[in-house]
Parts: sequence; C-alpha cells; structure tokens
Amino acid sequence: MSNEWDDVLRDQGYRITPQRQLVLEAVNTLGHATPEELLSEVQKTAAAVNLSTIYRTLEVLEQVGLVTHAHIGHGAPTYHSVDTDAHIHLVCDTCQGVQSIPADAAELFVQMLREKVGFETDVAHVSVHGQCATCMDRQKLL
Amino acid sequence: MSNEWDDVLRDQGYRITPQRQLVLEAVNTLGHATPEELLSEVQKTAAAVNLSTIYRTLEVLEQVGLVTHAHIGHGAPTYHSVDTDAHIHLVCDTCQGVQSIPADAAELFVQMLREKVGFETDVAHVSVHGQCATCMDRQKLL
DNA sequence: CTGACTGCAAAAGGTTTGCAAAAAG
DNA sequence: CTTTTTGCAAACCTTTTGCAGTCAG
Repeated sequence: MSNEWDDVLRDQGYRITPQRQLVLEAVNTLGHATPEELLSEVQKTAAAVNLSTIYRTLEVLEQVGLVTHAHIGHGAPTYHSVDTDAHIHLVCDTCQGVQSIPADAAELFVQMLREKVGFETDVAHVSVHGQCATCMDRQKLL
Repeated sequence: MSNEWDDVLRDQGYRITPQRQLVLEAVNTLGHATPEELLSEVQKTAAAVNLSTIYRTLEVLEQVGLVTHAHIGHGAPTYHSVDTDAHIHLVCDTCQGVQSIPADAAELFVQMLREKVGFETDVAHVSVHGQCATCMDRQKLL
C-alpha cells in the first residue's frame, strides 16, 4: 500500500489534478478549515478555481481517506488532514471557541462503545459541546 | 422557582402564545425533531403557523431552558424536550442511522474533561460519529 | 394602549447539479 | 482518443431578517 497522496488517488482510480493537489496542500496548511476558507487559500495560487471544485475535491479526498471533516458549530464543517494527530473538538456553546484535545483522551469511552454497542467511533469527527473553563468562570462572577 | 412551562416563560419576561405552546407540545410529542418536522406537527393544529415562527420559538424555548438541540448529521439540528432523559446520539456515517444511549455512559469521560481541562460538557448536545454495528458487519462481508 | 410576537416575502448562507469545455492518462 | 474533471450558472435547502399588522398583558 502506497502512502503518497497521488498514489492513494491513482490507486482508487482517480486522476491527479492541480486542483486536488492544491486543496490537499491547503488542508494541510490551514489545519482546520471550512470549504470557503480552503477556496481562499487555493485561490492565492490559482485564482480561477471554483467553490464547487473545492466541494467535489473534498468529497474525493475524503473518500480515499486523505482528509476528514468534523462538524463544529451550526455553520460549515471544517476539514483536516488525516496526517494530523487525531483530535477531539471541544466546542464552547457560550463563546463559540474551539479547543482541541488528543483523541486518546476518549480511549476508554471509545472502547466502551465498541464493547457495549458495537459502535466504532470516528474520534476525530466527534464534537463535544459544552462550556469552556473561561466561560464557566465568567458565569460565576454574575 | 416555578416548573410549569408557561411560568418559565413568563418569569423570563416572555409572553405566552398559542404558537409557543404548540411548538413545545410538538417537541414533546415527537421526541427528536427538526424544525421542518415540528412545523408539520404544529400545522396539524394550526395551519397558518410559519416556519420562521418555529425557528424563533425554538430559540426562545431553548433560551429559557425548555428544549435543547443537538447536531446529528450534516443536515438540520434536532430538538428535544429537556424533560426527556439526557442521551447521547451515536450517528452512523455510513447508514446515517442514529441510536441513543444514556448520557451517563459518558460519565467518566465527562469527569475527565472537567478535571483536566475545566470543560463542562453538555452531554445531551454531544453527537458521536462513527459506524454502527450493522454497517461494520456489512463492511466485513465485502 | 404598547411592546412583544407573528406571518409573509425576500435575502442570506452553504451545498449541489447540469452542462459544455478542458485536461489527464 | 476516451473518460474524468473542471468552471460556470442556476437550483436547492435551511435559516435569518425587515417590515407591517396582530395580539398578549
């Protein structure tokens, strides 16, 4: 099994295009990014690239396992490289802030779900909602 | 502190309207429901009610703590009554199915987040993505 | 009465689709 | 050359907003 991004695509019957390369690079560069943000990043290099290409490309890249997305607030999903260490998003419903913690922090929970329910959790896709430490403190002052 | 739905609203300076009553009833009746689904339910009784009223009403009901919502797939959020037992949604990214498990299954995880990161998790709002037992099995057959 | 609430229509945000032209292999 | 991929424009779906009329208190 090959590991280079272009081989991964080829192996699954997809073609290699500048757009796909640029989107993948943008995902790696930005770390967390919405389709719209990826478009801006890509357009720094190739201004003619279209938003719908971003969507279609992300779909392909996700299918072959090069990127994943997570739903963070109400808005657009954010995409990340699969290379990046898997992480869980903690979303504060008060300040809308997002912090990440290592995925293995949920190891026990994931294991429990696997054993009890047979559910295989995609940890990186999980968003945990609640209230962050800062907003908790601020609330106590009231 | 009063517990009746109408007192809860009044106490926070909101008015009691038929629309608010109907939406709250619909949330209780349906258990899990998207705004669109709530509209249909409400319109069984009052056909003139508008979708934007549903949205505005849900916002109010959520603010006063009578309902919550959770983000389940890519699509619309689903609302539930706060009376209902808190539960966690397990969303299968393959078949889009949703199953619920009791919130206290995540007790340890929640506690860990509280201690290590100071993050107070809103368990009912959590959506856990992954692959359900059925789809795991089906995949093995290929 | 008066301000909060609603219905309607239009706008906004995010995503998808059909099609003809361009590019990959 | 053949088939995939792209750009463009339009469609679509969900949610939000402005406004004038209506209703709760």
